[in-house]
Parts: sequence; C-alpha cells; structure tokens
Amino acid sequence: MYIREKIEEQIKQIMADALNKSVAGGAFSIETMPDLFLEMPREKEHGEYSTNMAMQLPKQTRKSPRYIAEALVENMETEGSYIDTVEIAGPGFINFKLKKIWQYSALEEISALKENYGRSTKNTGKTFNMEFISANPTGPMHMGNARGGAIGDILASVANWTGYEVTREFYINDAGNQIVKFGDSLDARYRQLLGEEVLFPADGYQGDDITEHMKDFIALEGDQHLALESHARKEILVEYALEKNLTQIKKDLETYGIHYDVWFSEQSLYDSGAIESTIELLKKGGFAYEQDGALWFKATSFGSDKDDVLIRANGLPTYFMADIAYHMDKFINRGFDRCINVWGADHHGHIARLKGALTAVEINPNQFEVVIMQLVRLLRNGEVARMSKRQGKAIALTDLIDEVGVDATRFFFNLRSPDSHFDFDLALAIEQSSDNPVFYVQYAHARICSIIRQMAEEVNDEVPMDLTRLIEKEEFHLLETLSLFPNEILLAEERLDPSRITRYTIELASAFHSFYNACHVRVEDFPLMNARVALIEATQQVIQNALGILGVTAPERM
RNA sequence: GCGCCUGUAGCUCAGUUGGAUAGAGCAACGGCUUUCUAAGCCGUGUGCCAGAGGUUCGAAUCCUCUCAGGCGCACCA
Repeated sequence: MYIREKIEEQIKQIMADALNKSVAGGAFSIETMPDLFLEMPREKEHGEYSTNMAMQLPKQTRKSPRYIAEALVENMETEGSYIDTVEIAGPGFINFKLKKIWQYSALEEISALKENYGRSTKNTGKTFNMEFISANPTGPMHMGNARGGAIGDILASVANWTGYEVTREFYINDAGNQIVKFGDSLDARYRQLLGEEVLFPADGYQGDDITEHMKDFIALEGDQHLALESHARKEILVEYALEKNLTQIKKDLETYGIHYDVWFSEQSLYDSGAIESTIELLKKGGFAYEQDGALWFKATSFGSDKDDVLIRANGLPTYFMADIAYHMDKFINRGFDRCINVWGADHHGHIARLKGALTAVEINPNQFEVVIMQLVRLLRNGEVARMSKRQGKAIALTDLIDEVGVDATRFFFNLRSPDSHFDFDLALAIEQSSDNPVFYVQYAHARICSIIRQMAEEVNDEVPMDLTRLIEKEEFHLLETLSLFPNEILLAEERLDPSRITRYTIELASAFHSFYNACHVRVEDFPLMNARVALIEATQQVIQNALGILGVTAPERM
C-alpha cells in the first residue's frame, strides 16, 4: 500500500471516529452515514486533503455546516497520525494539512520498489482481454490504426500495472464480405496484369498494394491460375495475399512497439462450429427469429430500437453474428473477467446490440466495455484529407513512423483522451521541434541521467543522507508529483483513459525542470547533496516507469 | 427524424465524477547562464465554461430544451 492510500485511510478512520464521538456526545444525530470522501484541493492553502462531510449533513441534522464541522473537528483525535493541522474553511470544508515527513516516505517507497513503483494489486488474480485495432487484413496498417494501437496497447499496460493478467488480442477479419471484395479486387488485378480486359469492381480495393501483390504472385506462379474457375482462383489469391498482409501487419505493429499475445481468426469461428452453436443457443433462448429469409436477433428486447440480422437471406452470417460467437469464446471458453475493445467512433452503434446479445447468452454485459475513440482527422496544409483504404490515399503507419518516429507517434496519439476529436497535423508532427512534448519529457530524463553519471564519483557514502533537508518548494512539488504516480495509474484504469499517463509524464518533467533550475544537486553540503541525488534518482525511476507504460524510450543522453 | 460523442483563453486541450479565486501547453511580450544538458526556468494577459431554463448550501460538471460540429442509424465491417 502506498503512502497516499495509507494517509487517506487514516484520515477516513479519524473522520469516522469523530463522527461517532460527535453523535455519542450529543452534538447532533444522524440517520445515514455521509460519504467519507476526501478530495485534493487545488489551492495549497487548503491543505493536502479536504472533506465536505459537514456539508452533507445539515439536512438530516438540522444544524449548520459550520456547527457540524466544529463539532467534528473538536472530536478529532489526530495524535500520532500524519495530520498536522485541521482547519474549517469556507462554507464548511474541513481541511487537513499533513506533516511534511509523509513526502519523504514517498521517496523511500520509490527507492525501495524501483521499477515496480506504481504497480498495485487492486486487480490481482483477474484476467483482462484487450482487443484493439482488429483492422481488416486487406491492406497495410494506416494512420487511422495508429491511435487505436497506442490507446489499446497502453491501456493494456495500465491494466497490467493494476494487477490484471492481460492478454493483448487482434481479431483478424479473415471471413465475410470484406474478404469477398478483397478476392474480387485481387482477381481483377491478376487478370488485368495478364492482359485480360476486366472491369475493376466499383467498391473494390484500389490501393497499389493489391496490384503489387499480384505482380509478385505472377512472378512466382505465372499465369497458371487463369484457367481455373473464378471462385477457386480467388481462394488461392486471397490465401496468398492474406498471408502476406498479416506478416506485414505483424511486422509493422512490432515496429510500432505492439506485441499481441493472440491473433484470433474470425474464420476459425466458422471452422470450429462456434458460429453454429451460438445460433442454436440464441434460437433456444428465443432470441432469434426468421423473417424475409434471414435470421434476426431480437435486439429490441434489450433496448435497441431495431432488430439486427444474424444470418443473411443468402445464408452468410453477418459480422455481428461472428462477433457474438467471438465474445462468447472470450468469456465462456477462455473465461476472461473483463474484455475491453477499442473501437472507432463510427462503430459506437454496435455497443448496445452486442451488449444485448451478451445478455441473451447470459454473460454480464458490464464485463464488456468499449473505449470509443473519436476518429483521427488528418490535416494536410490546413485542409482536411479523408483517409480511405479503398481510394488508396491512406498514409501508411510505416511512413508515419519513418517520418515522426515511434516515440513521438505513440506519445502524440495518447496525449488526448480517446473521447476528444483529434487533428493530426502532418506538418507539425513531422517537425521535430520543442512543440512536441515527447522531447520535453525525454529531455528531463536525459538531464537526470547526465547528473547521475557525474555524481557517481562524488556521492559520499560515509555521510548519511538526510531527506529532511529537502525543504524548497520546488522539492516539495516534485515529491508530491512523484507520490501521485500510483494514483494516476489507478485512475487511468478506472476511467479507461490511458492518456492520463502521458499528461502525467509532462507534469512530472515540468516539476523536475523547475526543481533543476531552482536547486543544485552538486553542493558542498553532503547530507543535502545525497538527499537531492536520491530525489533525482527517484524522478528518473518514475519517468522511466511511466514512459515504459507508454512504450516510449527513456534516453540516457540527448 | 432518432441515437452517441464533442463544444472551456487567439489555437490545442486539462479540469481529481458536484466544491472554495476555472487551469496547462502553444502563440505574444519581458527577464534568467562564471557552477550539474537553455530541447530548460521565471514573470506578464485573456474567459457570458456554446446558449436558455432547472435541481441545491454550491454547477464547466447533473436534468430538460435550443444552437453548432463530428459519427452512426444496411441482409457493410
């Protein structure tokens, strides 16, 4: 348990005791317990913690907030606790100021836990499935996948730091309509390249990669497949190109710093019979019915405004159908406690129906959550450019990484909360200026490493370090920021918002840079110097841990 | 028409799930280096929190409506 949690628990206990004593002493009477809620006031003068408990009670006690607060404070036993002073302020806040030693405890925790500082056991023993990107394997990864990749991968790390056993998973849409289109497109290019006059399908994939695949394929196998019946030929072409694409996708994502534990094939759901058994289950439960030759799911029974097709009149299951079977596999066959998906905003309409379907097959829909990210808008020369794989104008993920670098790409795509609409200004991202906050954070880290290198010979172990010598306001601010790291990870997990970690690194770097400009580490006074060395080592450690979660490197020199 | 997301400083965004005087970065201006990395630090402004009602001790935050932008509303995914 970290120092902040210890203190918070202690204060809550003291609050509860004071409440009981006040009631026992006849100051007022209550019917229901108020929330023992602590907040961290923005203003320094209001102390480290504050509670609005007294303001929750006037209604049931018929006393004024200030009267209640005074009674509570009078009955507070703070002896031997971290609390230094208790004050009543404003309309009835009770503010707690702490003894400064608590911040030195935070520093000691970091020195002791090192690369594990920030980890917690909140979710130990539970499993967490993180599915993200899951793009059609019909072409290379593009910039639109970069945001989902960063969010999903970092959220997975965050979950792991809170104790979850995490599985990163990519769902390969290697079945269904898109694959049919893919096959049609490949086939058309194949035949065109071999001199046949064929019309390219209007809704086909027009990207150069399709043509490239077929050039390579022809170089390997010639025109021997022209004679085949079209269906059989497409199957061969798809198998060839899919394999190529997947290999490339895996390679590109590894470059981007993403490693998946599971690559789950949609086709395997058909092969294993999972689709069929899911259909049977839905039918048996009375959640599926036939109409117009199709099989429908009664989504309206679960709050949707219309039902959805499970199996088309042509006999082919829909993507929705496969998705139900897929999530049953996650929850029932593999027993995940929690499954999180990252989806683009254009898919938000699917959440309700999939949750409905999960409810139908007796899975608690609250175990399934979707992080909706707003789509990336690409700005080129101030103009909005749409990204579309079909038009072949998408900027490839690899191109983006080549130009901007992995660190900046991941950092930038996780800088804002998934909810926020995001403009990716190509010119700005390519420009490696100080506008890019990743440099700011890395610079802080490199700066510390540089000092530590130079201090290595000078640290005097004979003289004990004295942490209580750290008294400058910049030192306290840095200590306080360091102590917030475990909190930030828990908040990022609770709110499924990994961007908090990125913003935290900026805050921490800022606190360090301020310290650096105000205080010298290399001073004559050895106890102070050793304490400051401990402080910057802790800072270095936390920056390293935080950047590690982000998948961004922490350079020792810049 | 219906649903979801968004609307906060000139720009990009935070805002601890309802708290006290609404904050950062960028941009603008002015300062800081005989000493550990100036890719840094310090200082100076700006707000009808889109708008109107409501809920209560208290609202950027919750509810209703209006306006603006994005995304959905397929036997596509």
